[in-house]
Amino acid sequence: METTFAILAEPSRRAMLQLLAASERTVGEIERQLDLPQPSVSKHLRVLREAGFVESRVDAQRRVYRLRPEAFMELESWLAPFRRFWAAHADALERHLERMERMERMERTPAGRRGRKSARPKGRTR
Amino acid sequence: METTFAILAEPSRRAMLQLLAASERTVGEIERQLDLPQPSVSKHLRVLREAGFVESRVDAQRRVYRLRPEAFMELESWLAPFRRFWAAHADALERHLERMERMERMERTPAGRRGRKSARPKGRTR
DNA sequence: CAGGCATATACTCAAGTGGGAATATACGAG
DNA sequence: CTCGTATATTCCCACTTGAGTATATGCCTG
Repeated sequence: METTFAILAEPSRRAMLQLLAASERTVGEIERQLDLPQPSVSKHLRVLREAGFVESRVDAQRRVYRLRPEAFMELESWLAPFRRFWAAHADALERHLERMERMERMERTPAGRRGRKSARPKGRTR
Repeated sequence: METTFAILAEPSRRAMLQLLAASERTVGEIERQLDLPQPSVSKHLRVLREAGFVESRVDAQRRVYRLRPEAFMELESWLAPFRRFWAAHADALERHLERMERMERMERTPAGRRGRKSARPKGRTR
């Protein structure tokens, strides 16, 4: 596992993050609240920790885990370009620019293509 | 594969979405621009399509793929609760509320625990 | 110092999944 | 009808990863 998204692909891990979003928690608390085997919790926490989503503080024999907002920034910034999308969805200007971009791309398109245009009903098809 | 996050865990799929964020594209265009084998492109597009991230329109033998903003909403809404976090990070009130929440939780905590109290400035992680 | 709790790690195993190659299907052109 | 192009699908394999079980480590209490 590596990327931010791969890490969040795990349902248990997402659940843990949501728990921690409310407040910091010890491993045992997470274990009970999510009803997961303790080794699982530790393992997932390790992944989250190494990815920078959480950090842990030692309190005697317990480890108190807490959220680290920074890691979420990556998600946020990845999502940003798409946000422009559902905002200006029915925007005519958008459509126009998009069309321009597409035509421009077709200009420098590879070899023997081009000429797919219109005029569908020519001879008999099927 | 199932969940939104699992789908975005794939680098190629994210790349494809970013391409489509700029404008709609045919399979062949994606294939060339990302330099991926055609079967891979089709397979990933299928996953994205079935998950509602994209939709396809038929243009003769080509399929033109286009983004579908709705699917991103889920991401957006999952991320929302955490946004409150990096916004009010150094906020004292937050800290206070958090502490209260934690103490309250300790009240109704299971059996033989309790009695971890004072300042124990121990180690950190990371 | 012994015993117990809280957490982490090691190991094995089965399942999901991406990649590659080959092939199938759909359509348009001559 | 036949060929070439565009895309989808199938099959197989290697690899990653989460679950489960057992065990190790650290720290507190009596």
